[in-house]
Amino acid sequence: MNRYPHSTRILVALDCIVFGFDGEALKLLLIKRDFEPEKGKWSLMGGFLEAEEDLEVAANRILYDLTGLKDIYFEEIKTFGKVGRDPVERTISICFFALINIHDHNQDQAKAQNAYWIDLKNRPSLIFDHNQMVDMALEQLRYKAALHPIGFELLPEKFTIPQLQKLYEAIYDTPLDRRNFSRKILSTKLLIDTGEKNQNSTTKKAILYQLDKEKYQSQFNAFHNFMSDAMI
Amino acid sequence: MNRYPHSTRILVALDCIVFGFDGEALKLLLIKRDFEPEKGKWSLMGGFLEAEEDLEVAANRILYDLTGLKDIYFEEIKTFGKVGRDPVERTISICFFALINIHDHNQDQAKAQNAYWIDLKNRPSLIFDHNQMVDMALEQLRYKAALHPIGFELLPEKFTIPQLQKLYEAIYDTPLDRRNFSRKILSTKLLIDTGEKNQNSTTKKAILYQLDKEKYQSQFNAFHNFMSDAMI
DNA sequence: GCAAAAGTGTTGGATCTACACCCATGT
DNA sequence: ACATGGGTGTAGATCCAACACTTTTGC
Repeated sequence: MNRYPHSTRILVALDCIVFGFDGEALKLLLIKRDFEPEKGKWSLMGGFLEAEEDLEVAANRILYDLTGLKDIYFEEIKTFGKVGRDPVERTISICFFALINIHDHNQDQAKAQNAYWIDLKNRPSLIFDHNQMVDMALEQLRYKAALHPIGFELLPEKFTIPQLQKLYEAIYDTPLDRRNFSRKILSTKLLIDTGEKNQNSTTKKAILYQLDKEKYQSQFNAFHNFMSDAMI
Repeated sequence: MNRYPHSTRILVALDCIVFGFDGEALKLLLIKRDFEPEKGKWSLMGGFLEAEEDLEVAANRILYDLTGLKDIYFEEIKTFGKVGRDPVERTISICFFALINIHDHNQDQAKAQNAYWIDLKNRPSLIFDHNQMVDMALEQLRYKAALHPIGFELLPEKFTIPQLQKLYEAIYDTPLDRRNFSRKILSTKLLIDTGEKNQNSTTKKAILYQLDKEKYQSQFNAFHNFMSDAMI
């Protein structure tokens, strides 16, 4: 079984920062722990890598248990491996963030995990090194969203440009010029006009767009310029 | 000892892609294995995370064993965790890349590890998933070097702009315009004119610059534009 | 008709690219 | 003097930021 006999086997955890957007503020899906250790405190959703499980599979499993969703956008941030980071036992944690449409996920599944959407700005202190993980996740999200069309993952299938702008304003916590933002987004040619309008508006109804999935795939790694230099 | 009783402990390796630059081509420091498994084949330098060792410490240890250098620039790429990736035993590998000045390192130490500098373009096939790791490392290097002043790590303390240009041309495998490159680099104000000139030139001697370490630190995360869009 | 939100146009400044010319050095 | 490589300048195009006006809708 142990064929590298002189090496130590270590617990491998995965911890996930799930971002959501409710139209106004950026939110995190956090767990109010009703289990040990640190019962009663807040933490990220996580789990252990199993013996016969691919890493990607484990990440998907954890996200599915939390949200009931499959094929979620997620991205590895880094692996946390300080010796004392988990006081119970030496554990390294592969940390990643996920972006979901806040209205899409399975509320029952979240409730079963004791998970709640918490405003990023009012988040409670988390256990272990999870605060640091959230900080890095936000940094990474800001970095990535400034250059790549990643924000759409947080919105419903059909969305308006003003909604997208509010999202970017929430991510970077800064106001943006409506006209320049719109031009910038449309110049990417990533959006298709659905012909429909947003009916939930009391004033002028905005155009509903959807992603051009093909262009999205092919242009994903090209550099865009969604956020000149406001970030980090 | 095992206080999360129902979870599996797994071997955690670190594998490192060491990039170097000899003035002409980008090189990798690769190991000709004289140990099992896969004795006689080429691989990356790696090692196992020890029970009481921080992850960063382990990365530094592995780099030190290979090069004799401390405080090397390195960056995590991602963790590889497919079940069968190491045929001997389930092992996840935290993969990172490092940038060193090729003339700085301790040759004896490298020789003791059976390590050789191999031209990136002519690299042999590597064991396990190490080829994939190198591919990702190069991708990451290209990505990062286009936006952040990371290339300097591959050059000696004092260097000329033409040398830096050759480095960028090697990284992106593309020719660059001398005049625009020079202007772009100088506009960052990251370089200090040492007043000296490169004596190893048979024609006009180029100005030797060195990094303004303070500006380098403070501007590191700002976006530069070293490579418009040639990358990836 | 008015307030609130959404769509679109313009302009000046900055930046980028594609060029050409001059200087320093060793032969 | 000439070949080679290094330093710098310029012009046109493109991109970006800052700004104003018009349209749609519900009251």
